[in-house]
Amino acid sequence: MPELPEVETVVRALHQPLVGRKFADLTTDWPRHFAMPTYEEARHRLLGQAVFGLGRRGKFILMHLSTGDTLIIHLRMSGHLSVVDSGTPLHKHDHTVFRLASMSGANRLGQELRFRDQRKFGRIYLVNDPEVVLGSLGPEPLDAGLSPDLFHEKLHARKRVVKSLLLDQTFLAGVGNIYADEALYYAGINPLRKSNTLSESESAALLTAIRQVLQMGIEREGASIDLYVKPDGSKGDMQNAVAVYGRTGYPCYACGTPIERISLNNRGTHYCPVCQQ
DNA sequence: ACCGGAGCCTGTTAGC
DNA sequence: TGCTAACAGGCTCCGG
Repeated sequence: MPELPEVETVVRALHQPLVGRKFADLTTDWPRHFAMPTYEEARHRLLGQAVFGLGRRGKFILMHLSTGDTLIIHLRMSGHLSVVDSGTPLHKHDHTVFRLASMSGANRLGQELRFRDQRKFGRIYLVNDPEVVLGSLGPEPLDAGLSPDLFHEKLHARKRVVKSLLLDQTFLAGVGNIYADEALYYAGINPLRKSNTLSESESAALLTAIRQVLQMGIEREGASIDLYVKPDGSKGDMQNAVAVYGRTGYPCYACGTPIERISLNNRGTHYCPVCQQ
């Protein structure tokens, strides 16, 4: 499931094939991909606009357009983006297709950006003010502006189960189920702890661990655990470096105790009952 | 403020 | 073997 490192990997991969390109058409067989505005409005508004930059905020992919609009895509559970030649056979779950204008010269004729989405949870926004979509997001975990002191304060301002907080995008943007479990493991913190009970050193350790696992995820180009693959179709490598996620019953690498799995917020939560207190 | 549950989806897997 | 039911999970909305 795409989280910050997976989304970052996608953004980096799409930069080269998309920047400088202009949208020539937009088609969909799943109009509900379009959260804001409707598909019809988005199509009219998008045609002719060029991409001049790509970015990421939390798990959202941002495409900065020539008119000042921003095309925003959220992959949710199963979204996949790739730029391919128009002749490439459509995949069963390619639901929304952005045709790119042909460019003079080179082999950049007849390409399109395809949004594949098996579970149809993905969402597309086309807005002038990105804050309408991104305004409620918490800070970027890799932003140096988020200091250990500030993070500790934020944790103590709430009295929630710490893992639930990490998954709350209004608290911190970009962490999902896999990286939350991994970070709590490396910080030695039980996922059920209340956020306001963490000591200063535990908060600092948690922030450090979050940054380390996200950085590792980016370096390894994402975790191909469920449906995620890179835009070119190849797998990431982070699934080979997880310590607890999906390792239910297998020994903890530190102490040998079997990793436990519990359900929290209807989501699998993996942890070492000995190392994480 | 916080929590739990339903709903959105479909492919996979467990169970009979 | 062939069927159905349960399950997974990011996010939003609703009720308590």
